[in-house]
Amino acid sequence: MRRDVFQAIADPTRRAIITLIALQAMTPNALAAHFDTTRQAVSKHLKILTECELVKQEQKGREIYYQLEIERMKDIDKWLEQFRKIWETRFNQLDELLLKLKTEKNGK
Amino acid sequence: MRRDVFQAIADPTRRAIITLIALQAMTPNALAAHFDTTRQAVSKHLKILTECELVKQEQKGREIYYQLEIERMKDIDKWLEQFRKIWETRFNQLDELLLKLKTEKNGK
DNA sequence: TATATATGCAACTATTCGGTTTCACAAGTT
DNA sequence: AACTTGTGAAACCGAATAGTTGCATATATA
Repeated sequence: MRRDVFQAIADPTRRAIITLIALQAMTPNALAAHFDTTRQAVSKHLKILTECELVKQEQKGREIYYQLEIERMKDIDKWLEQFRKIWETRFNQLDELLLKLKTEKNGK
Repeated sequence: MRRDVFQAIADPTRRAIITLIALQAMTPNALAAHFDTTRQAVSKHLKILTECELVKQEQKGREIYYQLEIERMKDIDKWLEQFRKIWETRFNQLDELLLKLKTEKNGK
């Protein structure tokens, strides 16, 4: 049962949870109110998110507040980096091409 | 059988395929050589990647070259944007805090 | 033409996934 | 002490997932 961040964000409900708790911590009950599923289902999602350390919890009385561990999101960003490099390079190449065309036109 | 980019990159083999074909197109056979699975399994991954338009194919004789449709990767980047904002804000807040501490020290 | 190569698709299988219902337990409230 | 509330865990279920083997088809090569 190896958990990783990419598998965690594959599910749309989990992505929604992540967005909800990104700015402020929330309890499972409060979260469940946002979805068309049971609290238990949300609890299972939170467990998965906890397993890959995307989420941290803080107990307050009998309530447990879950919040996003935003540092983990950088792992995704880091993976994306290699592709960002590619699309930025291509963008620059396009830019140079346009500049070249412009220069040629002016030279004529 | 709803396909989306996040589900596509959930599988580690598919992520590896994506990286391999990001810079140059490759055939299923050539790809399969990189993994410990059958060519047919790779073919299935390519089908999934094609279904969510992460990959484009070009036929050359009896070979089919697959290449990454890098534009689609920006969808992930776009989703990450909201979190990038958060972690940059926090970074700036830390920055301001340090600046404030420094100023206070100098003022003393 | 006969053969080898590159590929996709169908059928099958074991495992995982996302959900539900039921239960147990701890912490507040009456 | 009795009750309510917030939670996690277990057992179960149908669907999806990732893989396999076997087959069909198209293109190149002898």
